[in-house]
Amino acid sequence: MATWSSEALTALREAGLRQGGARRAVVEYLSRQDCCRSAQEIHDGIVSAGGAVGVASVYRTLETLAELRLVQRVDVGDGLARFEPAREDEHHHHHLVCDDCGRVEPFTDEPLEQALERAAGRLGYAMQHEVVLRGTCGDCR
Amino acid sequence: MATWSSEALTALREAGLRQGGARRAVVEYLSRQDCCRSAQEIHDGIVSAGGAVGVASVYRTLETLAELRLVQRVDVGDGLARFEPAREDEHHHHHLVCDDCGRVEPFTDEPLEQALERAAGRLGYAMQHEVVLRGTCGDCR
DNA sequence: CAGATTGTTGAGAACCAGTATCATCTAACC
DNA sequence: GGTTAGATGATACTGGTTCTCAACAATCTG
Repeated sequence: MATWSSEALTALREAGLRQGGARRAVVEYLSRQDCCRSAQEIHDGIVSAGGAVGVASVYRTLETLAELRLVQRVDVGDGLARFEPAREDEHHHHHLVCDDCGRVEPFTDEPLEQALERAAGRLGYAMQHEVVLRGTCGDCR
Repeated sequence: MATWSSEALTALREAGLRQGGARRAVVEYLSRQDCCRSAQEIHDGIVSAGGAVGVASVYRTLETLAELRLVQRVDVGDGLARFEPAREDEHHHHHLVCDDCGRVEPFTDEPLEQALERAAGRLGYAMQHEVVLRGTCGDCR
């Protein structure tokens, strides 16, 4: 079983795309994250690690990866676009957002997942889905 | 059983807020919608119907209404904030987003709703939730 | 391996949804 | 009707995201 990063790089090649420094850097950075990151965080993370990528390339790469279904776009309503690797099954999760501090954390719930599968099937619609639960996190309570 | 608009206006008054032209126009416009609308759409809708509201007032009113839990903010990941009346039970729904044309349409699914309730309870977390399913809509297929 | 080709990259400008400012207006209270 | 604090709207501003374009480099070819 290949890692997500090698899988992503292979998929890029198969799509007829080249592997420039920016794409490699973004894929490598994302593969080390366990939950979603904003484009700025990704950019800063790469730069502060000694990399040299432009913001534009980060956005372009994320868009490309999203089109290939290699990353999942996550929107929690704070005006930032976040992205995370679209891994198979075991890493699949959804998000809790704290209305007070804005913190985003992942959660999983198997029954919910099954209900989603069935709903999507019934509607003949979705391959990707996103669930956002809002409330007050432990720290803020 | 009161309509959503009169309910919303009452809630505004009870919160010690006045009912200016802008607030009334936004509430009235929203009450006639069956699914979410962006702030721009709301503004344009009111203006093209002969109303005279500033964009700033639309945003301010939406924020106020959201704080009072009278409107639900919906984020489908296209960089626009959408809003819809937060009605009780029967009108509660989630959203399907077409990856091709970007169209947003509502759907309901009772089993999914129950799974959400249980998941939220287990996590001790959420009062509000939002589900977005992505795929290709009938027209684009 | 050098050279050609063409997709990729990065800096900076442009764009645009959303927010802040502030002078004017008006809803609510007397 | 007069007063006053909250509401409104035109406009300037902010910051995330996208566009532009010249320089660059991944891949292919000979």
